[in-house]
Amino acid sequence: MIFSTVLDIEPTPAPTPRQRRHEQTRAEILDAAWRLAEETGIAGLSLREVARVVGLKAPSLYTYFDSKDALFDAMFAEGYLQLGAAVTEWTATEADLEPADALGTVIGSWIRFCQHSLARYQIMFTRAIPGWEPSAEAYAISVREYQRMAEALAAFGITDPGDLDLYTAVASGLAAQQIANDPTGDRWVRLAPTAAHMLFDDIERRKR
Amino acid sequence: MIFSTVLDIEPTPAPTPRQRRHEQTRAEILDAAWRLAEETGIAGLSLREVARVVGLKAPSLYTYFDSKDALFDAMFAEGYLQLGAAVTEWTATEADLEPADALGTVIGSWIRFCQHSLARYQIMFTRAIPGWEPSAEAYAISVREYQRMAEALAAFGITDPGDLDLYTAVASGLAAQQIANDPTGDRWVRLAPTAAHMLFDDIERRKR
DNA sequence: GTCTATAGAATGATAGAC
DNA sequence: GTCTATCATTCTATAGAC
Repeated sequence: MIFSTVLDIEPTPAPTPRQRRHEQTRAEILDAAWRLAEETGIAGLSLREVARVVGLKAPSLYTYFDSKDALFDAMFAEGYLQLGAAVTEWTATEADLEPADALGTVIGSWIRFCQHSLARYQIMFTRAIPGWEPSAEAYAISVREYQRMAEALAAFGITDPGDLDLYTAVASGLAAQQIANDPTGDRWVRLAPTAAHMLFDDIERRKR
Repeated sequence: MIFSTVLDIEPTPAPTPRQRRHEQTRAEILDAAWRLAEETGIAGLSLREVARVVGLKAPSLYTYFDSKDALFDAMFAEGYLQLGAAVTEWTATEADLEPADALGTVIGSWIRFCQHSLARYQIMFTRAIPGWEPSAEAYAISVREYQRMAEALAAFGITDPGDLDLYTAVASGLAAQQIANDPTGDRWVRLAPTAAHMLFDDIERRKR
């Protein structure tokens, strides 16, 4: 899925071949940026390197992105759109489970989502890039996708703001530990069911 | 407390005045580095800026640190030594509380510790510096201080490795959310007692 | 759209005088 | 120990030819 068409709200007119090529190159640049950021960390990303991987010279990137910050912006937004798509998928596949067990699979999937790309995790959830923060437009996308996730959690009885904060802390903490201390393993993924039951039971108990 | 004397294992001979001045300047450099990293993020730290704050020129820093990485190493080790000292303090002041309540104060203090310095948090717990990782010596200090923390948690019945991993996930998750989303407030600090009881009760229940 | 050339700035680090 | 001078590199970004 191509970033800038996703952002369009008005019905898009059929793209010309020129526009198609433009979007495709843009997508290739983004893809190269993700792969490089995976190796160097998001803060170590270099436009020259991105250009080299795509087979362009650095100045040519400016045809597709106004600045390095704009590239970061596109990556940030893309990460949150991927999260939204993943949440939709998770909540569709928990049909016949007990709520606490279903929450366990959601948390496990969440950890895997974070683990899948260190660069994506860094740009979405940490402040790893000195001097950069998302633009208002990109930030709005993150807020929207967060809300979507919050709505999905309501199905598990997690509606109280404090409970939501507790949930995000537990889920993000599991992911952070997994990434920092066992980046290729499942040491904290395995704890997802236990954590889910612990959270679920505690919330239920406090409701009574 | 001055860093390099802490690292000495052999009984230290009385320092000459020259050595004292050297250690003092070294400490001033570290202090300046912390303050600057607080503003720019640890990854944005610049040796020229550090030198400027201390009142030296950049090359003079190399009398006190062999390289920028060595400065990072000293900051990393200092952070873990501060954590060790803080843990000792926390565990000494929980005398007359119920275990679950005492655990709540420990978690709250932990979040405050992380919140107190973003730079310290970044260098200790995230991989925010592209291309840098702690030396073997500095890493050994972090392992030792972690073990000290693990021993302190045994007093709360947290001894099972999985329970320890769950604890670190919850505690670090609360801190991460606090820093990322409410850096100057207490939105997740307030959840520390709830989280502590949730953890404590769950661990106790699973033991039976 | 892509390129070469380059501006302009910052960085970590070293050589060598004092 | 501290300095000046400088190296060598890297970086984002722009100007302008093609």
